[in-house]
Amino acid sequence: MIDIKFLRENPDVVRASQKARGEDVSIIEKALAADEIRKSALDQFETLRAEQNLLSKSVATAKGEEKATLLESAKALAAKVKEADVKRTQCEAEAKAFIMQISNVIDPQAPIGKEEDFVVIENVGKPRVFDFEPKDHVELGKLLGAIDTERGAKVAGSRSYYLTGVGAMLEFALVNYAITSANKAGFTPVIPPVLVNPSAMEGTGFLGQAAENVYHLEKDDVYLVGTSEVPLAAMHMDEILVAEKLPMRYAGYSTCFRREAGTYGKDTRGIIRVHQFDKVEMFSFCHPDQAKEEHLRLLQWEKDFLNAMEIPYRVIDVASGDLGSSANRKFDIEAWIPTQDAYREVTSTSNCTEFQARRLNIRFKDNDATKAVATLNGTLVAIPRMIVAILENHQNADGTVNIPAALQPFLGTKRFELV
RNA sequence: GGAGGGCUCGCAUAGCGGCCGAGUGCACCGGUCUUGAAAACCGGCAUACGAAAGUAUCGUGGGUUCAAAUCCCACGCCCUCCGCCA
Repeated sequence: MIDIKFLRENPDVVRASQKARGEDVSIIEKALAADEIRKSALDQFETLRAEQNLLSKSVATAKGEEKATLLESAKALAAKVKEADVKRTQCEAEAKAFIMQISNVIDPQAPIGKEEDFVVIENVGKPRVFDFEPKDHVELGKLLGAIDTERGAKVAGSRSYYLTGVGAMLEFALVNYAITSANKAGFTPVIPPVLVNPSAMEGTGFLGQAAENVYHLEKDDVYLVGTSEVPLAAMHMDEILVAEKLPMRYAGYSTCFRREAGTYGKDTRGIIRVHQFDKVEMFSFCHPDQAKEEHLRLLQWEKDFLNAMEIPYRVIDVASGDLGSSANRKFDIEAWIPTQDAYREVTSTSNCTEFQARRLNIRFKDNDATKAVATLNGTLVAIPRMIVAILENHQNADGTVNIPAALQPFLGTKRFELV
């Protein structure tokens, strides 16, 4: 949710932001108009209410005939108050509905444009040149006894898979390495709930445009989270954080569930795009003035991870049209996937400034004022895509796979052998 | 799933339908006193919107009433017991 005051004072900035995102610009006039109506309805209600409170008090002390007369006018006033109250509630809901549709104001440094208009910030490492025909991760997964997509489909449908043997071991190693390094860096490790209530889902902004991608269990009215960003962000919902403790950093490990509606043709092979996967997510609550620096720090931790995995990658500055509605800037890291001859997204970090915290009502005391904190999130490791990157980049001609040095202590071996 | 009990300002509690935005104790902050501290004493101490007046908030939502922390209903959460269960 954007700051209504900011909107009132800087409608042009918000308008430009909406335009850059390719989103509805007219919503701004609607929101402002609705807000005016809201204010006057509120004012009317409050004036009437004040009158009623006063009158009610005089009823209490009045006696006999006087009381009867007062009661009569009080009754009439009560009806008017009720009417004004209904109207106020209505106007508030309408104003809020418009305001909620406005996305976060983009960072002026974010590239303007559509999905393909991202800017490459840097390339790290060089795509490996193979002196043999590299196999894709599905084939390697079979040879190593690591990934079984066929049985996954049999048991759970498309976009499902089993990680078996070294595949499962690799997940544990990745999670271990990620959590251990995050813990060292000062993150509090968290295993959050993945089944959350509507207010958590709503507050984090996943019931907007992203709604069709979340699983909803109707019978119990709970949602399966698509990322631990949801329970991590909602963790401090309705709280006032201690300023001295900021930034508060959490590393959440959880399973993520995604319906992947509308992606029928995309990435149907392998485990690049699946309905369920595990992920270690970084989440930070910080002072709004610190958000930009914090964002770069999250990016650095992501890079550190990729470097440790010895995988070539590039960092992109995501274009305005491809930002989530809560983010004002987003950096993606794309790992080189040899058999696709392309860089593919493996991690992503977003600066949500105060946008998400405002919705979730997460604040801190800044001197005397109570203000919304800034929230930021970033992937440390999303398991399946990392497995894809590792298997494909570190494969040998015979289908065995070399294990990056950083993971060796967790696996007790230097190479995955054929089964 | 069944039967009870409870949800009030950081914590613990008080609260008669109007005098309750709400008392008390503890904690906390400022001061007096003290060489310093403790104790004692004095003062302060919820949030949001608003320039202010004011309005709203006693788990949440509805209802009754001129008037609701207080009465009624629904829901949520916590606790105890029974059943089931990793």
